[in-house]
Amino acid sequence: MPTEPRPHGLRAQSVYKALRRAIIEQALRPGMKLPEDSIGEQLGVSRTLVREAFGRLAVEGLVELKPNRGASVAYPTLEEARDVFDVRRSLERLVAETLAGRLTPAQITELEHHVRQEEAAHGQDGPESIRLSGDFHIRLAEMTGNVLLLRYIQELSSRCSLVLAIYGRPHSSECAVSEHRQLIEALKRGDAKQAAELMDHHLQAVVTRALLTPRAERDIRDLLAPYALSEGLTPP
Amino acid sequence: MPTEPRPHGLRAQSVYKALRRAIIEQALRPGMKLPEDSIGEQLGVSRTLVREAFGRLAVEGLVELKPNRGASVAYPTLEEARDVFDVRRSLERLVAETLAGRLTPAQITELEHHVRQEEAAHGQDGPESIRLSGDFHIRLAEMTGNVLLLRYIQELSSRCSLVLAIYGRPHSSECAVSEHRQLIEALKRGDAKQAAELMDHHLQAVVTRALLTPRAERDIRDLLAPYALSEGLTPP
DNA sequence: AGATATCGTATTGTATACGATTATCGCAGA
DNA sequence: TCTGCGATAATCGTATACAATACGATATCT
Repeated sequence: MPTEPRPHGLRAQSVYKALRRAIIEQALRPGMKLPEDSIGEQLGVSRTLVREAFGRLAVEGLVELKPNRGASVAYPTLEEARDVFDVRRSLERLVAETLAGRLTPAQITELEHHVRQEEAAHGQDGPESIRLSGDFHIRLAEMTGNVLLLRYIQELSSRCSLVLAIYGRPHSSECAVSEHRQLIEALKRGDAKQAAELMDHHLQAVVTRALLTPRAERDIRDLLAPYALSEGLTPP
Repeated sequence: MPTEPRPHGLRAQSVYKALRRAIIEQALRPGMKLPEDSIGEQLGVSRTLVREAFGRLAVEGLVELKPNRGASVAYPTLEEARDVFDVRRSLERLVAETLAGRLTPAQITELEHHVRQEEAAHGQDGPESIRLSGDFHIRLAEMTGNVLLLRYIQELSSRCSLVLAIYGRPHSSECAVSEHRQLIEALKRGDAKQAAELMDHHLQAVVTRALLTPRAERDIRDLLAPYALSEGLTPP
């Protein structure tokens, strides 16, 4: 059962999905302005639908809406980034606990297949590699059967993409495949505690690998950004 | 810092908040149809704004949107109810862990004050008593400083209101004050593990107290609902 | 020259209009 | 009486129109 389709009409749904993908795949970079007119023109729909999509995306934290000043791709602060990862760790832990010892053979097969794909795509890091390692977590969430949990994980995953687009190092493949393997083993064994711990450390590792170490020059921008903004300057 | 105001304009925001409150306080009961025209008329705005509000409320799970068939107040199934409580327990656990040993004296004072209020309102169960015991959890979430966590807890809290409106026994005061007291004590001691456990059991208790025991006749409807729906019938 | 006021333009906020889809009701026929 | 069908009404999906606001440029004053 897929996550419920949110926007009202079918066409509105399309706009929503298009924008969502564009943001996640960084065609629209964080902070970029999103004028209703041009977007609608580009997509061949009226402002009405664009606005509707903006609303959804705003709730999901992918765009920011400032009254009378329009929408822009969200530019999460480092604090918000931390918040996202904290919440995500908590929920992914729930995923692991829920799944431990409850995976069907078919599901195990699928997960192992997925990991093999990740391994194959390890060297090349087009958008493919990134997407795959994200997908692994989405799949796990799906398997819990908890639709709400799935929705939250998806949302958090999207936001993580944003965060990495801003603060991440360029070619970090985000998830270590070996950690995924270990996790699957723990889930198979039904060791809930171990699985939860592995998941926790795994996500912690993702943060340090992708985010914390190499932010030398970025850091300057990020630390400076608040001051720039408070002076009315607009950092690129 | 309040949770970011979501809808586009100021007026749209008002509509959103009005509907949200109406649903949470059960002026609009679960399953009730929400025609855009009449709602807009009632609130003195056009369908445009009503639709915008619906969009937000749908993402938060308070209304359901069926294409070409309009909006209605969400009527969560028992499964979805379980999902909500599972996720909530996980996140409230995070709240407890985050807060343990980190509460300022002022915050402790505020929480204790809050609990005293709950005690005072214990006998009478107007909307006041219900709201208070929900507020306690919101306050805790606020104190974490994690804005995203706060938003999620608020959302989950709202959905819990819906669930209780459907499946809850009429006059359950939802939260036991004594459990709130114990939790505060653990937080003061900085005993994260204990606090998390207390929170977990507390929420578990809420479920059993308010939800599981007295569902005799309701049960029938709930068990039958899937079959009814799968045949295209719409239970009232 | 510098600061301030004013106007113009671009963009957003909201309402309305119109075609498309779905629900409701009455009626004919079994 | 019950079922099937068509017309009408109600409601939704989307586009457009108009009003309100914000930003930038020019002009004016000191």
